[in-house]
Amino acid sequence: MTRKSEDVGRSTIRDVAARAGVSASTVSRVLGGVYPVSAATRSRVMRAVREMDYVADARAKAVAGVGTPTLAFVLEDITGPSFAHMAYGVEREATRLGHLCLVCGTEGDVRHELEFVEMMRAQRAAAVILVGGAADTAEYRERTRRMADSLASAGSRLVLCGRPPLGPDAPVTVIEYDNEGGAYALVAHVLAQGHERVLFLGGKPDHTTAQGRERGYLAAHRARGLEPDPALLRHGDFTRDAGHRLMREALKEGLEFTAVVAATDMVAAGALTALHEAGLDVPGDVSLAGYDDIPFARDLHPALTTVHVPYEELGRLAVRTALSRTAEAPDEHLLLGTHVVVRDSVAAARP
Amino acid sequence: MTRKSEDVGRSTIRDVAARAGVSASTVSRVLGGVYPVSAATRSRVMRAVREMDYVADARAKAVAGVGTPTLAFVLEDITGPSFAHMAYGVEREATRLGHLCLVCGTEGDVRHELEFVEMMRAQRAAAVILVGGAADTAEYRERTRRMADSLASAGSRLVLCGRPPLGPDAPVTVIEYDNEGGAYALVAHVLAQGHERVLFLGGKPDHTTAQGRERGYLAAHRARGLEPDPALLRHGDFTRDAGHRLMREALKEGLEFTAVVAATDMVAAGALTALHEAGLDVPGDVSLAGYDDIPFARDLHPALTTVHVPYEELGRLAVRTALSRTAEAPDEHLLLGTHVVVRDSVAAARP
DNA sequence: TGGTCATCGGCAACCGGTTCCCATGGGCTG
DNA sequence: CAGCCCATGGGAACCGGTTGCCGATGACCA
Repeated sequence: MTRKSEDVGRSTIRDVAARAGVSASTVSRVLGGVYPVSAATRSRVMRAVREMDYVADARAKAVAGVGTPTLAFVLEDITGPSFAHMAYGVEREATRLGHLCLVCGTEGDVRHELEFVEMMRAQRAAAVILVGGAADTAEYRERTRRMADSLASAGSRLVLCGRPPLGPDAPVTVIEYDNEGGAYALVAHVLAQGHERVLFLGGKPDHTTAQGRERGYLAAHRARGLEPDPALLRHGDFTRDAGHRLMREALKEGLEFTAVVAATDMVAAGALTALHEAGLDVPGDVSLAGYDDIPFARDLHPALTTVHVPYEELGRLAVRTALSRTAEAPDEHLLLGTHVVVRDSVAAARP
Repeated sequence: MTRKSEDVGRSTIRDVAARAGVSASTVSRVLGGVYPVSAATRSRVMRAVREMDYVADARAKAVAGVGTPTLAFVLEDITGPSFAHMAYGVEREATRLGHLCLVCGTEGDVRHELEFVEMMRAQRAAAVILVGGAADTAEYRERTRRMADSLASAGSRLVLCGRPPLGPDAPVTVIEYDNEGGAYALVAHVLAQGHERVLFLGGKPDHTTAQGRERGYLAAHRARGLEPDPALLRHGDFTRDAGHRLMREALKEGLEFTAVVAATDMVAAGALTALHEAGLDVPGDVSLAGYDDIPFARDLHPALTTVHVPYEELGRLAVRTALSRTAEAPDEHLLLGTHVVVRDSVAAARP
């Protein structure tokens, strides 16, 4: 009744040893599997283990140096389709490589991010993966740099996934995808259809993801000798609601354009609804394109022309490169390619 | 050079103590915060901590009984919008209550699920939340029952979230949402528009989620004195592709119907695209309704009439009830309500 | 029958923390 | 000035495991 081990049912290796009539070391060795133990002893121990439904405490094993490694994953909001796919890739690859996977949503709050990274340092996580663009300020670089150093000094590794890279000598693994190139190809496709006034919609203006896509937008124009009207760049954030609101405002103001390139498919979805609400036909009256190729892009009406980003692969690569990195190997910096997916939402401009 | 603590930079509390010229206990107490320590000693210790960038090993703390509690979250695929929202709720609430949040995707494989639960038992997770419907077989009940017992004996708790409940005396917390009631209300709404042949589309036939929704479909018919044609029930799974395929097949076979109720919004999205491809107008020719109210439902064209399920709240409740449960409190079983969201995809049947 | 050796299992140290218990010393009071 | 008390910090046991090292036991062979 008062026996400690009976209280919660949580039994220790010594309880098992007592029941099997052996020492704790023997139990450990039976469970470990490699050390030679006689068949009789082994079966006595296994019986006790089964009867008590014993499982060794993973934290204690970790302290002793034989724990399950852990990997952490930080993002703003797991609800966004593209981030969810990255999360999927990360989680799959982590468990494939025998790692546990911790998640944290920051809601965009830098303090949460710092706190969580500190916790992961304490947890001795093998790697911490930071996901999603950010404003590339001096403060960002310094802060992130500090995280990288402190993680490195605790033996774990910082991975930036779709996030602005730091200076050349920071102990960081960076995996990016080509925002500028994708946007360039997409906008070139739109311009090739004869559109001349193309609205660029959404995305936080200081966010590197949006900036890269915007650069591609501008570069594609300039490659055709066009200089886009600054009034055609409209910033907000990456949500469906921002797309909806921005598009309504643009229509209300009577802004002239024949095509819209949205910063993300989510933004495009909101914009599409706003266009429909205004009685406009897509792509008859206005062409529309997105970015990310989220699964739903196919089911919008018309099916959305967009840029495919290999989000799942991005996540998988992030964990693979982070974990395979040896102490001597150089810090990696990968840039994944993207490609345009042509569907039905972009048509030739009317003469 | 050969000093152990210099090797990786991972410094222990004794290293800090040595540098500060105090004992390990004192460092522990300074960091702990409550025990009285003189200002001079404290600042010496804090300095050493800062200089070495020391963080106490969380696993060791856990072994000593003062660790950060952990909570685990198991789902089939984090990519689905509704599960992603639940995951969001779980993660938010977990970190709000100071818990770490472990994630595992099973890809529907029961063995992965079992393995992961075993790991969580070893990790001494405070709770393990199993998400998503399942086939309610005897094998399911026995297997889940065993998980519940073994988790309980290790001091943690099993939570079933949108999953078939077990017998009355299993040590389990169950949080469900009302599939039957929601489907009843939705189908009643469709029938009230004058539709008589309503196609029910998608959902694994032995899956309790689909079954509940199907029961609602049938009950709503019977409440109006109708007995639906069995040919109007078409099973598949919960994906967009299933919706697309099933709808195409139904159209190709020339099946007669004037409205479609899909098992989920994802299925509805696929079905909608198939209807559009067939040149049919929604809701002019065919009415369509979904289930789940995922964010994208608004941006389909026409905007999808559907049933709102409070997924995020479901996740939050799951962790809250699981963690607040005391040893004496009875096992809880919550059933959350749902409500129909009327948008534009259901119209009156043509006479 | 006795010696040698491989096999097997226990003791104790260790992983990195926390905390109980006690010794010391300084300040305050009588 | 002596005595008492309390603030402070150290030593050691403990959390629940693993593992190096060594001794005992039994088998096998000469």
